[in-house]
Amino acid sequence: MTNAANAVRSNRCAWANATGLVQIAAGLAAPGVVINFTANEQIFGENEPADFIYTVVSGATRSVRLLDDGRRHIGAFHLPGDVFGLERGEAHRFTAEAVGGSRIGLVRRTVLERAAEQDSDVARRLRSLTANALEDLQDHMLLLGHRCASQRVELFLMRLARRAASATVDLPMSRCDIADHLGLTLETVSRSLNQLVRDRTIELPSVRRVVVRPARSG
Amino acid sequence: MTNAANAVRSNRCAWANATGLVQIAAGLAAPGVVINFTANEQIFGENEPADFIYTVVSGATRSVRLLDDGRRHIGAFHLPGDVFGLERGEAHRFTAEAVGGSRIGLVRRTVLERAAEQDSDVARRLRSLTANALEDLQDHMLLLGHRCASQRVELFLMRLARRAASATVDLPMSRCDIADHLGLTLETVSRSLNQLVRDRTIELPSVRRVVVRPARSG
DNA sequence: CGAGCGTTTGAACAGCGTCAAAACAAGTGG
DNA sequence: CCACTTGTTTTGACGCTGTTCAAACGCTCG
Repeated sequence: MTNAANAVRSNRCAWANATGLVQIAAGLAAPGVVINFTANEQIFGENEPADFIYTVVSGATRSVRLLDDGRRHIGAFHLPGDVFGLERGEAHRFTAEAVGGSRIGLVRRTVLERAAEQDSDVARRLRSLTANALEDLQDHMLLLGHRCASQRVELFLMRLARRAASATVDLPMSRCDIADHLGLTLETVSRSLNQLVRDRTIELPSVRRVVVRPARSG
Repeated sequence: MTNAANAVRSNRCAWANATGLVQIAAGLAAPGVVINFTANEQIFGENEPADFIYTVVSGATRSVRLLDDGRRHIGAFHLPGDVFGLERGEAHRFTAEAVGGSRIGLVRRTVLERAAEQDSDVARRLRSLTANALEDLQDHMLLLGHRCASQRVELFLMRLARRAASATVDLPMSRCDIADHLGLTLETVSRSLNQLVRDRTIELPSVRRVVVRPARSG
């Protein structure tokens, strides 16, 4: 795949900026490959063999599950630097799709596992990675179980803002994506967003751009 | 603590039956200590230093978070063989309490970490433990985000039944505990349970005992 | 027996989902 | 440049599910 090889060569700085898997892979001889995905393109499917570990170089991805009744559940979004597709068993438990156009890095799972076996530092980073994911899920669980619609949306935006280290956030995902992640409908997400604007908790300069107001104290 | 020492001596078979941490600890020189807790007694508190790893020998525990508005969130229940209190950082992110009277095993965190550093097999088991927890949380997230009340209760009971490898389950926890775990109110849990009885999905021989009907096919 | 706790049940209410339509943005072709 | 298409977002009206508040019931233990 010449495309992927070109992507690697032309994108050194993205590799350097990314965290997590990239840093782990950087300690290995095999730095992996970068592939371009277009919007909504599938990266891997549920139940497919989990031979690779993935990292977001640029863009964003979503981990999706289709429910029996046709509804869609988004377990998580992955932003640049995030690692995904790290499974315990042999198969993926989610479908992964690109939210918008995205560059995704790949590392062979066996390579990573062998490295973890030999280098306790790689092993520790790997553990830290899953422990991090665990804590994120715990927080998200609390949100889903015990927060009303507008709080879910607000907390979601605040998490994105903290992640971006900026009050201004460009949303890569649609209202529908957000809804399926927060356990709401897209209509409720839209209403909640505009409610937050009325409350002066956020600003909405354009449909996909949000400015999170600093927690007002006074 | 003579109590704990007695507990260890008088309870060898519980140790042998338990999985996870116990098996990990069994490979070490220090098998840890077992302590008895009474119903609703606190095992450790949120934000307290996480110096120990815990395992349920008998009974059950819950991982609790108190919300700012006074409501309570139960992140997980832990049954015999389960490991809990395994944190990434220095402090616990949940309060842990005994649901009923429980025997809890302790292992020093530093001991476990040193063992993982040296023995890649212990490290792998540790990774498998957190990966397992991760998958459980992913399933629970789907439940909280995309299931109605009666489905949440039904799935919760089915998980318990599978765990017990028996259609009959003795619930260690109250309706309120279940509610705070499923993101419902205790009234809704009660109504859902009786709805499931009317649907002949479960039987309720006594308040704390449930018989899960096998998935009816026909 | 009565006290206290957990559970069940009922009735009124509110928040969110559903359905439907309008507003809006972005791209296409005339 | 405008008309048209397509997909996303917003807005409105209504109904249902789950919450809230309240009371009754059933345990267990003193």
